[in-house]
Amino acid sequence: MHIKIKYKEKIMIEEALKEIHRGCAEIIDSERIEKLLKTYYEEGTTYTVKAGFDPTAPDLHLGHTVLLQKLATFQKYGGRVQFLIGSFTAMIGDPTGKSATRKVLTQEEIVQNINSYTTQAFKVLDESKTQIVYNDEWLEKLGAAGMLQLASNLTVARMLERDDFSKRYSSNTPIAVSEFMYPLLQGYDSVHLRSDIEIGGTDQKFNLLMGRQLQKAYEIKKQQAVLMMPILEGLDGVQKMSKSLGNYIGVSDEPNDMFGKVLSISDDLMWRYYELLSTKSLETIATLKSGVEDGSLHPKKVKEELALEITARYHDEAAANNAKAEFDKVHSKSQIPTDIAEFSVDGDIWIAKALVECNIEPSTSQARRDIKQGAVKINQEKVSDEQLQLTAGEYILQVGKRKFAKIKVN
RNA sequence: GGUGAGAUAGUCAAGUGGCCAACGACGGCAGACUGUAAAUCUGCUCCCUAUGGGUUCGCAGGUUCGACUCCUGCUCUCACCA
Repeated sequence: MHIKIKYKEKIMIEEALKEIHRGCAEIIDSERIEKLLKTYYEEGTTYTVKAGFDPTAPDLHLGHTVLLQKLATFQKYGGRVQFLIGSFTAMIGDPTGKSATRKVLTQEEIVQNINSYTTQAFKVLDESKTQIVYNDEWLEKLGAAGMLQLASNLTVARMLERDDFSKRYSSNTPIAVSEFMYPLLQGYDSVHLRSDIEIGGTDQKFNLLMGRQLQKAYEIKKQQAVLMMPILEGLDGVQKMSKSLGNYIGVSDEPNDMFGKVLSISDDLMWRYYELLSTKSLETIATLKSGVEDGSLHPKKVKEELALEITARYHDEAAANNAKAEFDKVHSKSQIPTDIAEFSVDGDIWIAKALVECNIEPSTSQARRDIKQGAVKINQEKVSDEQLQLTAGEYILQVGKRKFAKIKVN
């Protein structure tokens, strides 16, 4: 009997480790993680997993959820998440990956961002196993003396080893001294929270390791394990997913958009998304991949499945299926979408003006060019006359494949 | 503080008195081919009912028939020196 339980534990730990390792870029001190899992399964003791979020932008996208999903995995295997909001550090601005000093946020902006942040995060995380913490709570109290003590743990030389700093330094891009403090403060968070594990993107490596170093320096008798996730590429497949680059899928995107965006990624990128975003097992994914390779599975089908999964996660099953049906209707059968924005105007209107009026063209100049190129359709019929006047009636206007509007001319 | 270099469309980057709404590259949009994939080919990419007009090349003035190009001042960025 006793042996049987032992055996079961072992299986569980193995399974957990496998899930935890999935998609990871690098793990430092994975022995520690294994030990934590072992104590959890043997004694039921939970452990803490810290992840920091910089409330600089109010919207989460799938790039962020890579991290969140990993946190959720830990929650499944005994982890308690410390969802750290960098309310204090946001005032400095994380220098990571930035070629210039970052803009500092106001208190108001931060508070606003935090609210929308957490509601979105709980679409992935288990709320009952998550503790939201704000680092101004303890960093505020640190004071000048504490700050100096903290700073004594780091040499300038070591700081400059950091890739982004050294690049900026050698290219004479300014580095604010306060930016040097950022990794220290982030590391101090780990001291204060006594985190067992911290996870973050690969670009956070330096900061994450700082946590380990400081935990040692402050003698809290443990050093956090560090798990790094790769940075998710955006829709273009090259640059990292980010709002400012416009290549993102937002957690709060409408189902139709979300579905369509996933389907627009390249086949190569699809596997990346599968690995980092899907909850399908790695075996299943491997099967899909070989199916595509030997031609027994159509890549579009496989992509659709991914799109359904993701859309259903942030909305629900029904919405996802609707999105798919809608997509097929518009693109495969080239029919008109169900929901189109409606506009109405009084009196006859020139086609180019009408397109601008409906917000599907930015200017009449652009509208004319598109008409010339045959990109504009009225009621599914290509428009060839750029002087066309719309007289009373209802029309479905279309530009390219994606932009639709309904206009009513009175 | 001193000296020098620079600021051109979404980004990079040509243009150094008229041929400039401004070469080129990237990005973006559209068309063909497709699976709203990739690759490829083609066109477009400041605004205006347009074979024309208007507003643009850091900002403000000036010289000139004419300025992105020359002059003056200002703002900002970078480099070297201190």
